[in-house]
Amino acid sequence: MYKKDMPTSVGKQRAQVAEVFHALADETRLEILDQLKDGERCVCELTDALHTGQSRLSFHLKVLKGAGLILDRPEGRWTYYSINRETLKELTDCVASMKVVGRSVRSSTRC
Amino acid sequence: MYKKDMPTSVGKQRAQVAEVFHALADETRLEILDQLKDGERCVCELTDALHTGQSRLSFHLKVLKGAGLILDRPEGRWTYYSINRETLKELTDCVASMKVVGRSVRSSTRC
DNA sequence: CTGTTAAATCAAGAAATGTTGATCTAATAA
DNA sequence: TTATTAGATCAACATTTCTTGATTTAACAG
Repeated sequence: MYKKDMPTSVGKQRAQVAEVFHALADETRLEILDQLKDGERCVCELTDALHTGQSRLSFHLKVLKGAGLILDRPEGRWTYYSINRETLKELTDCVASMKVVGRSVRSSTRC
Repeated sequence: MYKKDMPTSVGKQRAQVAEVFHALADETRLEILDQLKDGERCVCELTDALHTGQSRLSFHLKVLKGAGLILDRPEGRWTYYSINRETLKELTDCVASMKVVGRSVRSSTRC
């Protein structure tokens, strides 16, 4: 049965969506994703490319990973990061669902 | 002529993109957008729907407007807010452009 | 005019985020 | 074993963002 409003699950969903958007709301993290566009990269390659400290980068990678936007593949001493296509697909659907349904009809009568 | 890296313009673009994502990185603001999906709403309608204070809502509306995600239409004593389809379209393109180009090929040789 | 109302703005405090350098851990090389 | 190195984590501090209640502005209504 369909429910008009299910606070918990809807809330959880919204929190997750907000987490993904938050991960994208930072120039450094957008640059990281840009670097990962043409294949996986290890942290040292990214520090070189972004001209930044290892600790700082590690922090941002953690945020992106927490949001599910990137995947890590540890290999010996190194860790390779890559874009998580699945989350990006979900994000596309999410943005699509934000689009106005009707024609911005003034349905309000309250004011 | 195409330039590999144009720090200023690319940086500006990235800052704007980050601003839009930041505006979306909040549950309250996502809920506002959800309310606006089926047409424009004035602030008092939104305060009722979200069960929150006027000042708080005004703050979030300003963030959304600053990012270009919503438009306002003042009419007498009231202000009607609506979704800005254009920014949403740009956002779709932006997310699409994040997608991996190749097949996540391991092109790195540095590590 | 005076009173009321919608909504923006402000100021102060609280909470969340980001930065930096230091430390820790695990893998590897000598 | 000891020394290195990649990368995660921690602690302290700085910065940003959010919340709250009070104030302000402008549009009406009486």
